[in-house]
Amino acid sequence: MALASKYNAASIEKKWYDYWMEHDFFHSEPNEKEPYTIVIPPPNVTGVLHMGHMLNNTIQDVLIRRARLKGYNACWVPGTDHASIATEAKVVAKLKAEGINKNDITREEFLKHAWDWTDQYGGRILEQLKHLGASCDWKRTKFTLDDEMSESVIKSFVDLYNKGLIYRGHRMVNWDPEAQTTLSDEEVIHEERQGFLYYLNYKIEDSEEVLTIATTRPETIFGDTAICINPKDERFSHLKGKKAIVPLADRVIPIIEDEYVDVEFGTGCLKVTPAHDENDKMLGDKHKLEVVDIFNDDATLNEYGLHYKGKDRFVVRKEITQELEEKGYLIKKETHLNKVGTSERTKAVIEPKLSDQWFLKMEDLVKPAIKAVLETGEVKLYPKKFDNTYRHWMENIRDWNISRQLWWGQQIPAYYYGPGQEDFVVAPSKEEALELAKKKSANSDLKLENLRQDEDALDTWFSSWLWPMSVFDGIRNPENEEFNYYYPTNDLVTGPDILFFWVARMIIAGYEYTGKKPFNNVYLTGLVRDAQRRKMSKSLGNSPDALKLIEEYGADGVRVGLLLSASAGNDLLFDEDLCKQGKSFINKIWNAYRLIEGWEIDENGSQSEASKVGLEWYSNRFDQTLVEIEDHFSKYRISDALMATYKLVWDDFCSWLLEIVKPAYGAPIDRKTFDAVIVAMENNLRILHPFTPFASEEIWQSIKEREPEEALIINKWPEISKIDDSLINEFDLAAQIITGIRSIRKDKNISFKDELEVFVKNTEGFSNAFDSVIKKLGNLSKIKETQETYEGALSFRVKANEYFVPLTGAVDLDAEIDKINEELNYTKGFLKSVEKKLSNERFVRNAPEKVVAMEKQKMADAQAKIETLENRLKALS
RNA sequence: GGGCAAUUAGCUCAGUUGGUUCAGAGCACCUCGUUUACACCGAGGGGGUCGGGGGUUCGAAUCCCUCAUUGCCCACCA
Repeated sequence: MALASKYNAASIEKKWYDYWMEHDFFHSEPNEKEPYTIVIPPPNVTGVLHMGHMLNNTIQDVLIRRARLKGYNACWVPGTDHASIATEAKVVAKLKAEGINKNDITREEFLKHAWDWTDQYGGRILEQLKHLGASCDWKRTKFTLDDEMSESVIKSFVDLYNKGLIYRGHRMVNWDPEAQTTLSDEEVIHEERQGFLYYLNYKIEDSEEVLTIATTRPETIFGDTAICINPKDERFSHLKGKKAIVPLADRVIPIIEDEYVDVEFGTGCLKVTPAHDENDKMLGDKHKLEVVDIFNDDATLNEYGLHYKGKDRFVVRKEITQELEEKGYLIKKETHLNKVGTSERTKAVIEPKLSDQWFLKMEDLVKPAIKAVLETGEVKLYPKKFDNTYRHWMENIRDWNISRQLWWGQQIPAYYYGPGQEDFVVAPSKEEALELAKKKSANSDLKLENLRQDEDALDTWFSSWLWPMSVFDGIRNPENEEFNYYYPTNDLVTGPDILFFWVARMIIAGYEYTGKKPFNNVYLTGLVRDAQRRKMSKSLGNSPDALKLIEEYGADGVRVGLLLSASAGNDLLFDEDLCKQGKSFINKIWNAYRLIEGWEIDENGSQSEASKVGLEWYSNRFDQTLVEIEDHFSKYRISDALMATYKLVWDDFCSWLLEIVKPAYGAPIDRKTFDAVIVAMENNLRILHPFTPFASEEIWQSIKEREPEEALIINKWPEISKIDDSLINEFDLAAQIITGIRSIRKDKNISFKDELEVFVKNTEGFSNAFDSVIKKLGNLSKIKETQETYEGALSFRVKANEYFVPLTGAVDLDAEIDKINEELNYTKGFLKSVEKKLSNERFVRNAPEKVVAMEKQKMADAQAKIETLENRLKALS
């Protein structure tokens, strides 16, 4: 049955994915082989596959499939992340649409909704990964809120608390008024916004004088508890010790002095609002100022805001500006570029807020993680440029606020037994907490119902930073066999946007818990952007539907397309044309196979010389490319590895080898050649498989019936044997000769069907192992060595040899002379530069011998070529 | 405000310690081709003074300085 000339991806992909699953090829158990482990960066449980995931997971799949072929016990652990704030926000929005307000329901009710949502959408993204061909060990799928995963998180919290690394603190934190929770510093994105600088007059108590102050946030005057001036600023020295009156509020506040104030900025004096600005808080602490919090949790004003009570901060800003102006307090307003902190998730403007939160001390924890990446190189980042970013972050790290005022996540295992600040204990369970509480309070009558668990949940990253350990149960059971076998993992593939959120913290956690790194190498991919370099986003509508792409171009096609342009560390400018290229490549491979498959075999046929040397050449060329590919992989240059494979298969295999061995139309192929071509093809498939798993398996299985244990996915990566460079070099010369002949054919419009004869005028003795190949691909009746000079012939030169194609009447003498003159001029110029170099004493003295020898060789070659050209010119004129 | 990186063909990028024609690849482009694996193809071809300027060197895309542009990260100046 003839094979279709176009490769039909959809049916083939499903067939082989099912086959691989059925035979459990993705599953790994500890055995005597060396492990190769990757843990997936767990996508948000309710997320959908986007281009970033596609890229990321394609790379992981390439690495894991290659490791499998190389004989490692390959294990790729998949899973999803509960993504506390992101998911909770979605559930809140969904409930709101149904008319349910989160504040009106209990924690339990809310969690029920969240789990329903998770059950409905969770795992959807993992299903989508299967379409991409991801060979994850699905039996190991984990979710960060699975019971055992949560137990690990709680255990780690308790351990860190007992070590004194977790503490409860009253601090200025980042408050997201939209999600109504605190955020870690990393979750705050600073943005430049065009705002205003408002100049406000504050009256001085018992005086007619006013003091003008510049502020960007006039609504916060209700929280002012001081005015601060610089003690060195003589303009204000007469105000020392006096008091000012807050406009509208009519509160009297002190004028304090601190060198913190920049004399140059604004008016040189500052209003101090300790409750709503970190610097002001610092001043407040120093000068023992009162702290007046004027906001509710949703960033509306509270009773301190007087008649603005209940109104949103931005509404108030507008309205109060008007009122202040009307009442003569506002004297000037100028535009001002502001840096505003916004919530990574909700985009809401962050409100600095004083509150009680849980913190993790980072100072000592980061030390081994800094050393591992920057000093010992135990953990390597690819590309290396991220070392600097990593260093900067690690060295300036502040304590990590790990508590969130959310419900979706692990609840903090702290239990309060009394009203005091310190009346709590931390324990893995309420029962254990009770025992501790009895001791701590010296009250043996305490009962379970007297304990109240902390309401807050943990930051989602506080569970994901354990991921490489917790997926193998290494937190609860550090001695377990699987953990010790698979951990540390090998490679981590993720985006640079979560270098701090996740990667750095995993390294920290790894050393803290096991004294070992979590992984050897971190490959940071670029961001996927559109062809105009814009970030892919839903709102721009420039993010293609991943599954539709797979449908249209095939999973293999999309994988190839993505990888071809994903050079390490650079952003990927995604264009559907890339997938087209990928699809064409699959089709090319498919058709190469179709050609081979269609040949009739002559068992007794003898092998032609051209086939023999062609196959020999390809085998060397293959190994040579394989060396390159290995090198690329070792440096995580995946797209280069793919490009090398692409060119090997398309150019060397299809364009050269297959054309060399191809029998005349209708003629059979000899058995020996056929078998060798199949071997070559199978080797191609082996190295293609990580990139194009489906098509390669399909062809592999079509070549002959295979037992399950012979499937390509678990076959062997080819070994490299000794490479004969001279053979490859000689082939290159042959290829140039063939190109020369083809050029003449094209110039003179000579059909490929017409045989030509070629004469070689040798200057250094001519013979080429690939003569038979030249004859076949040039369609020559003969190549003959001669000393004769053919005036009426077209010619070209390869190295010092001159090739003539005699063509009666076809030669345009003038054109031929022009061409030769041009070549001659170029070569003479080249010779001149080489001679100049060689006549420079300092060059000859200083340059390495090897370089000088090469220059001399160049000179000799150029001289010989000039001689050939000049003789040719003489003969023609 | 601080730091890091980049700038090479129309586009996206290679170019590893300065030295083999090192100025490259893929795509795009141009010309020709219904040769029976593939037009998702084949063959042939054009295209860049390596961002500007200065310097070091026998020799610079590669090292140094400077300017320009772009991107990223970090940051409490109201």
